[in-house]
Amino acid sequence: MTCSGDQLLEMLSALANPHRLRILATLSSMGRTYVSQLAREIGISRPLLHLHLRKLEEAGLVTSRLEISPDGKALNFFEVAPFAIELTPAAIAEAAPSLTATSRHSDS
Amino acid sequence: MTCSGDQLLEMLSALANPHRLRILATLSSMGRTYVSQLAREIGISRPLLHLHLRKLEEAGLVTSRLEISPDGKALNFFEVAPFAIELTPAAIAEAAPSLTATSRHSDS
DNA sequence: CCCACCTGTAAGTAAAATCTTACTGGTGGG
DNA sequence: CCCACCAGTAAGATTTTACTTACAGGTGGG
Repeated sequence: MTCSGDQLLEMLSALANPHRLRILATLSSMGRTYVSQLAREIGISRPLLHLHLRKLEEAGLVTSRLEISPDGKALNFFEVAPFAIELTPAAIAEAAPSLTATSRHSDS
Repeated sequence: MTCSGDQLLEMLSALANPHRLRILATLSSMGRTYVSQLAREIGISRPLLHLHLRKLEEAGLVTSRLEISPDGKALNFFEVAPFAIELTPAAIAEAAPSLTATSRHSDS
């Protein structure tokens, strides 16, 4: 799996957080779940979980789908995306050149 | 390569930064170099590079060795460690349970 | 109508990461 | 002695990230 430097960086940033690692681990073990249930399972507040899920989804590591349960409740189900990132010096050397500047002062 | 959740998190945190990715890429391409030379190559200040190198070394992604050049200067050479991290949902599910709390209020 | 679920988001604060500037100290050579 | 290299570190400003609290709105059912 070869991806752009920026995309790699976005995934790494999404993964570099204990809560988000736990979220992925839980989703990987339990399979699909909806937000409130996942918040209870992990033991963090819903707004906080929502924040982390958004970051994970933007990085393409999880996917969501809104579904209507039999009793009419709108549930937002999340599941892990089947990613596989190989992190080696060579892979990083290949991806790094395509990193955009992203500096806020100057890049002369 | 199986490692503890905390160790994985430390590596991911070290990798989740454009400068540090570039540092690893440069070291991987050029081979061993000393700090000042690397700073010139990448185009960042020495103190800043020193900061990033410290983080990379703490995570075990680079190694350093102080050497004396023929003309008597003390040069601190860095090189990439031969790491290989496989990032998949399953690998994360395996590592996550060994994450330490790291919460500052309560985890009841 | 109110309660129990579900969803999302905005505002404000607390904490951590990042970066610059400035300082300290070593060596060799003009 | 001063200049050109090399090294490291510490203080302070800025930016990002993380988190809490509070709000707004949907459904079904007692």
